[in-house]
Amino acid sequence: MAESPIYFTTPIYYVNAEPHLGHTYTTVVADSLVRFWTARGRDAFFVTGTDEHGDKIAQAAEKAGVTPKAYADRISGIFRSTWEATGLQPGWFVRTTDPQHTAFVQKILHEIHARGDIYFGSYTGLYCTGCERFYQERELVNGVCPDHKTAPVEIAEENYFFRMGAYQERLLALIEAQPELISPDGYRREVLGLLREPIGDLCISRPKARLQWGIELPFDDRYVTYVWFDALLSYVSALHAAGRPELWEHAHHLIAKDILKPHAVFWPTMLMAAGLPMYQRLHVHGYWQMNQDKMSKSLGNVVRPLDMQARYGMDAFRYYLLREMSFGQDAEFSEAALVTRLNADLANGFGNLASRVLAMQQRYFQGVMQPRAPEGPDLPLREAFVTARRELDAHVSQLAIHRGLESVWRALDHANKYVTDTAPFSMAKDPAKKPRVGAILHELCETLRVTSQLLAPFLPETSARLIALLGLPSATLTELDLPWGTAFAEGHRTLAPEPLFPRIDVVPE
RNA sequence: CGCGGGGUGGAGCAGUCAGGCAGCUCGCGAGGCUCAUAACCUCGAGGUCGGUGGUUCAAAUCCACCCCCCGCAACCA
Repeated sequence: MAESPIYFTTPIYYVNAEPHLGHTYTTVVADSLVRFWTARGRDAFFVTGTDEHGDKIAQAAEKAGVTPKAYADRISGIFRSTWEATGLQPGWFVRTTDPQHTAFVQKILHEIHARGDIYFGSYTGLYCTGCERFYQERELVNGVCPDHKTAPVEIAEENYFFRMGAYQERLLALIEAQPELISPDGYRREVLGLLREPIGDLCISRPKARLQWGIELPFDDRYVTYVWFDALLSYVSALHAAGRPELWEHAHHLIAKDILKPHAVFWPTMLMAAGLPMYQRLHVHGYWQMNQDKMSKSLGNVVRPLDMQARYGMDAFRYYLLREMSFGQDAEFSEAALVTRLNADLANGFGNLASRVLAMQQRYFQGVMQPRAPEGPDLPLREAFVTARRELDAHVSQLAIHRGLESVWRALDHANKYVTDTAPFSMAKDPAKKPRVGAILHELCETLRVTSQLLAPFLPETSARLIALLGLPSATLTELDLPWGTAFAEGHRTLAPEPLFPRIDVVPE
């Protein structure tokens, strides 16, 4: 392929919580984009995984009476099995406790240290002995620790620091020279704002006296590294583990806005210090806002992907997430809105079209495909799908997946209108018009086939089912990009319809 | 002047970067069709695109100022 490979990452998820809506959204986007580019003939790959070190995990494990490793194994396993069960297919699942990752982090730390960009210094802060952690001024409630209600003491601690500030000018110049590096543009401006102030250096260690659950510094065994040097490097280490190190220079990171700073400031300066190529793009999305009233009743305010899958089907859940959120903006999550989308777009718009077409094909021709004879409205129908494909590609390339889906649905609307306008169900009563009826249904079967292919990255299960109902091999979905009108050989048979998306008539509370 | 996001018919939103008849879903009213998942199609009511001023042949879109709402501010996507 002429086009370069493309490598997507989700954040690696912290194992202090089980998979929720936010994790699922980013992972669904990554999965869909990989399927999309793969379908366009591009070498596409995505990595997700779990971030397992640190204070909170050590504490949670202690509370649960297990070792940190055992605790992390359990939650990490839940992430992995959840993605597997929901059909999200990362090319690699990285864990920060993987020996390969640990070794990679130590190698990079060693190199940066040897180059003089990591130094030993003193850190002064407000420390709560109960929590065994430092507090920021603003985190305190009336000057005391919110947990222990005691005043923290100011202590100095010796630690290692990364000379992040030394790379500030280079980073600023980079972002100004490559406006597309961080998108949407609002987040780029936010980063430029951050860079107007001195960014300072970054504390990257914790003494083992306070924290053992981490990766030991290769140059001082009294310390472990803390958070970002560990987590961010997983984006690269995962590729080494997966045997695809060459993909690094094609990296596109998908993140939510809360971790913008680490990804837009810490990470690029770390890459510069490590002498690694810069990532291609940082794509920042917004939050799903919850309406507490609605969610708290049935779900305890947590949206679990497996629950959504069980209740509505994974494709409907995927569709809702992709269609409802404008990437970069916040969106509101509600099951009522999900049901509306499911009924209006999936059941009535798409599913019903498949039902009526396959039913007529069955009723009038026992499923046997009739020859085409394009005339009048047939050409505009095909054009509608050509346009849909062009718009879908343009929008998805810019991560405007919601607009891409909207384009496909415009074509589906056209197809439903085509059925009404050409009225094959009326003509079928006149034997002389049977050939035209067959030709119309042939065009409509093509719309279903093309729709399956266009939507396969976003609705993989449904697309596969529809291709099967059309009597086509599953390879059609991914490998055969056939010109319109050539997919169905003479004598081809389609199957009887079955609902792709049952309507949901009970609106959730 | 901390940073960012938002304010578009009854509800929820897209469209703003690359200015050109104001679009989608739901809801409401009327009609059509009967192949289909009580689905589909047509027509209609409903908006001075938060406000004011400016640029332009042309502004929801660009510029300036103002009003209101919401997040964030070192580890929840």
